[in-house]
Amino acid sequence: MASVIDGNGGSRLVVTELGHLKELAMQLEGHLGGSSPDLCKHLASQISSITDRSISLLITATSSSPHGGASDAPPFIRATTKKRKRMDKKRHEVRVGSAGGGGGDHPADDGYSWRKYGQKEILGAKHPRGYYRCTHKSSQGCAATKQVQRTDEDPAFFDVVYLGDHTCVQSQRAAATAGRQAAADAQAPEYDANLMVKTEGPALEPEQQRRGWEDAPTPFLFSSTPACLVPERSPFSAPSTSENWGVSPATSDSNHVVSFPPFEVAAAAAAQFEFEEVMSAIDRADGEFLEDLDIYVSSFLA
DNA sequence: ATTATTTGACCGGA
DNA sequence: TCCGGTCAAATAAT
Repeated sequence: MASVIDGNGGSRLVVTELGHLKELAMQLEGHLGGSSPDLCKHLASQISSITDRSISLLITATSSSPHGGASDAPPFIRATTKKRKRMDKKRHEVRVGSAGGGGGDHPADDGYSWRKYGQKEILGAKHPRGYYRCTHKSSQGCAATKQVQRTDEDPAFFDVVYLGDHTCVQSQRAAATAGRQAAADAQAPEYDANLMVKTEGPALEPEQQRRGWEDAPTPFLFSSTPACLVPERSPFSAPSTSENWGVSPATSDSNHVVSFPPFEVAAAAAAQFEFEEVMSAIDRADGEFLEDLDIYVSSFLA
C-alpha cells in the first residue's frame, strides 16, 4: 500500500503524521495515571494540533483533485461511506440528573455545545426523545450526536446517549474550560447526580476495551467516593480544585446517591469518552483508513 | 442581521 | 407498515 501512497507527497505526509499521532497517543496513555499532568496536557495539545494539520492536508489533497473536480463524490468518499455504514457507531449512555438538581427540563450540561434537530415520541416511553448534534457539524464536520430522554421512573433524571465522534478540536477544550467555569459559577449548594455510565464500543478491539475506568462492569452506579471519575484522570480536562466538586460522604440512605456537581461528572465522562474515540480512530487509521486512502490515491494514478 | 428551536414531513430499516 | 432517526421550513430568540 505504501507504494502508491508514496507517489503522492501530501498523502505521504499524512501517513507520517498519523504515525506520529499514534506514538504521541501511546505516550499519553502511559502517563495517564502518572504524576505529570502537565506532560499529559502537552501531549494532548500536540495530538490536537497534529490532528488539525492532518485534516487540512487531507482536505487540500481531496479538493484539488486532478480528475473529476469537486462535482462528483470521489471513490475514496464512497468507499469510506460504505464502510462507515457497515460499522456500528459507538454508543455511550449516561444517566444524569437535571440541571440545577431540581426538576429542570434539561440534563446537566456536559460542556459541549449541542443543537437540537429533532424530537420524537417514543413508543412505550412517557417522555419524548430529543435529538441533538454538535453545533460545529457544519463548520467542522463534527459528527457527534446525542439523544436525551427523560426517565420514565424519575422525571428528575435523563438518559443521555452519545453517538459518534467529536471531531471538533475546539470543543473538547471548551468542554473542560467551560466545565470548570460552570462549576465555579454555580452556587447551588447541592446537586444530586445519580450517574450511570455504559459504553459499548463495537469498533474497539477487545484489548482496547479494558482501558481506563470503564473496566468496571457496566452498567454501574457510583455509591461511594467516585475516585475513578475525578476530572484529573481525564486527559483533556485540567485539574479542578476540590471545592468545585465536594463529595458529601453523608449519603441519604435513599439510594446511595452521591452529591456532587453533575457537570464535573458528565465532563469527565465525556473527556474519557473522547479519549477512547481518539485512540480507536488512531488505531483504525493505520489499517482501514489507510487502505481507503490508498484506494483513493490509486484512482488518480490509474 | 444571524443563530437556535420547533415540528410535521420524509425516509430507511425491520 | 410501523418505528425511530433526520431534514427542513417556519418560527423564535439574540
